[in-house]
Amino acid sequence: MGTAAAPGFRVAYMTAHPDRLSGLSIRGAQEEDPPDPQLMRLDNMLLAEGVSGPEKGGSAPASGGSSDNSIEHSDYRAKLTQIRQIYHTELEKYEQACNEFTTHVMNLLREQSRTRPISPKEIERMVGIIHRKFSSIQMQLKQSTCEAVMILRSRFLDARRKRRNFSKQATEILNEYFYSHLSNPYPSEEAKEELAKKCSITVSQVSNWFGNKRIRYKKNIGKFQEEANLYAAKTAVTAAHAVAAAVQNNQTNSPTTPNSGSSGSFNLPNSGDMFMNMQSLNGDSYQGSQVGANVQSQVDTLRHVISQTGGYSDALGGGSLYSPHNLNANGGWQDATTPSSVTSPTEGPGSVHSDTSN
DNA sequence: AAATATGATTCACT
DNA sequence: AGTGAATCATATTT
Repeated sequence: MGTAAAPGFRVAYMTAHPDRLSGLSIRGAQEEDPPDPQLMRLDNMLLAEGVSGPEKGGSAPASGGSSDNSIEHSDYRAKLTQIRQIYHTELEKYEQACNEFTTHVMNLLREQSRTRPISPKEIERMVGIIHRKFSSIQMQLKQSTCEAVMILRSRFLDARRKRRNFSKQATEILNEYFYSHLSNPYPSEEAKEELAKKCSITVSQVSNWFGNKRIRYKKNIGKFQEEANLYAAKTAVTAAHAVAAAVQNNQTNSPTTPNSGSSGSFNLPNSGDMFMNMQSLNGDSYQGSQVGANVQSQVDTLRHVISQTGGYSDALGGGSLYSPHNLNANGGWQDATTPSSVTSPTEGPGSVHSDTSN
């Protein structure tokens, strides 16, 4: 019973409270049906996993869909059938033994009944005891089977165990988005879908990627500098293009954004440094009402490049490390509640009070 | 083989 | 629900 269960899988099925209720009336139960929720759960699980269900039918047991796991799934099912075989044979064995033992005891009692009177109640009681014993054994069997199935599941169904790196292309796309939205790298649901589509991965994978990226980027920005510069430079050209276009004809037509061809729809709820970016770029009042979001997405990369050229070439702030973006020391992006504003050393005198009039 | 990178999961928090 | 942090388990690099 060692069952050093595979890590990362918690057995929620058996919380080990065998039986504390003593007032059980066993007479009705002729096979095995004490109203024990524990056993019910085990049974349910075994059924759900296709262990105790019908013989290996054609179709997969449950979870409609999920047809993509093909090769590895067969391996999984092979082991599952193995478990099921063991389970069934054991179960049968127990049942048989139970019956044999019961008849044996009955015979003994009958034999004794010649010498002394034995009430039928007594017989019934004996049978009940025997059945209880054996059903507890069955329960153990079911429990260990459940464990085996769980281990098997964790072995095969845990996606961590068959991790594959995304394609180079996919990471390109994701990184492009990340570094061009560095001031607010939280893609909306739609954006996630878009990215997922482009990268041919799922939306949750996109979410995972951004979650990992965010925290790892924040963890040590230094390691990601190169990458950031790379992607910033990569998109700088197009960004400059777009921004220039937007500034030039700030009245007619829409800024043809290269990426995200269709509807832009990256809504930026509150980008605190947006105004500053705008100002530093445009110099004067520019109301990016309609182009706001699109331009903003580019501004990040532009700013990165700008701050880089500014900070790198002549060590503006003394320290070579420039804090690339508004990651305030305390937390980071997430809705900087602290009104301490953006403390970016690279940008000289802050005091940016853009025209508050909308 | 050790170190690092990376995708996924879990848990707590909000 | 969505996220940050810690962690796991595998891939890749060194």
